[in-house]
Amino acid sequence: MRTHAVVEATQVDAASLLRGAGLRVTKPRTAVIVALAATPHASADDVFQAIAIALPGTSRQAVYNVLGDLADNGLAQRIEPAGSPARYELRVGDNHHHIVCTSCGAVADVDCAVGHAPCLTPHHTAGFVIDEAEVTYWGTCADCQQLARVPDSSSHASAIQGETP
Amino acid sequence: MRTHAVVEATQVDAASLLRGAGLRVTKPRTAVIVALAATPHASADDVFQAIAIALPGTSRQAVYNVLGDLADNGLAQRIEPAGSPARYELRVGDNHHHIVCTSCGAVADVDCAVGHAPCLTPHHTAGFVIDEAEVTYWGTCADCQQLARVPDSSSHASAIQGETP
DNA sequence: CGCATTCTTTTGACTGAATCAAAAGAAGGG
DNA sequence: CCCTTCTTTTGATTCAGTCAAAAGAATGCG
Ligand SMILES: [Mn+2]
Ligand SMILES: [Mn+2]
Ligand SMILES: [Zn+2]
Ligand SMILES: [Zn+2]
Repeated sequence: MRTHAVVEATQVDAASLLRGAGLRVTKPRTAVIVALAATPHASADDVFQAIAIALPGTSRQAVYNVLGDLADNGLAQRIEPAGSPARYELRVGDNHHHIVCTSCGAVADVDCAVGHAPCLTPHHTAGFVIDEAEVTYWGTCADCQQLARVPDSSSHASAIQGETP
Repeated sequence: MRTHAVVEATQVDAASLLRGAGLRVTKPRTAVIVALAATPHASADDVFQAIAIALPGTSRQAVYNVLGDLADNGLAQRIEPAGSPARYELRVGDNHHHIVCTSCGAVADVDCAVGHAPCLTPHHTAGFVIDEAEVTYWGTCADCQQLARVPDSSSHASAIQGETP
């Protein structure tokens, strides 16, 4: 993997994503997209911290604005697992679902169990017209299973990433 | 329906529910249980307001305490739909799901699509051990469909209840 | 019943996450 | 290069909930 090429490609991609959605290309927006590409399911604060390195001085409010704009324009998706601040990802439009670790909050992707949105149809809709079915699985991530086995030490570092190998 | 009998039965029931869980029987707890029985999917604030009538002077903190205690002891379930404060209900242990109106926030119950928890099994669990599958349907409630048809007036009264007929 | 222990509730301060609004700054079209 | 419009910054503010100490009530027991 040519890391440099990957990063550069990502930035180019960010610009065209933004333009494609009719949004101006700005440094905070590019930086947020790059950060989300590197770390799916990041919270606003995670993004803020990631960006502090690449683009110091960026305000927290700018991160909220950008994330909101991305979500409003279909460039990012927001998920809000119970007990966690909102998290964002660039993977949109494929109706995938999430597993959340009840122990450390780690989030991983789960491909849709059935097919396409809404991927589940309840029998009784109580008069509602359904647009979407959101599935959240709750469980224990591999790291926390490990920690439970070795009844040891302090809380481990936060695991925001998806795709636990 | 003998309203008086129903209410009384509910209060009696509240006391035995509490005792059964090893919790002391107090007025705030009884009142919260009665309120939840009358209004499933109520928020802490909804409960606070409902109780203000039956038991004036009850603190907001007491409502939070009671709801937390009920949830911790399996007497109530907490759901946290995105964009809404937590909601509570006495219907526990049957792994049912929810439809939330994206327009007004109304919540209704949906029986589990498959059977018992976890009612859905993803193919790839990314190393997680799954305890539970939570399904949230998003859509438009009957009232809001109606309002959309008649492109009229102001926002309608809040609909907290489940079971839109 | 009356008392002691333990659990609850009240009060009031405080936090995290997010939003609002006004002023300053940058992007992009001409 | 400049003007308009959109973004970002700054700082205040809200909402939902938590924390902690002191006061009050429920249960168990003599
Ligand atoms: Mn995802
Ligand atoms: Mn329910
Ligand atoms: Zn974990
Ligand atoms: Zn509605």
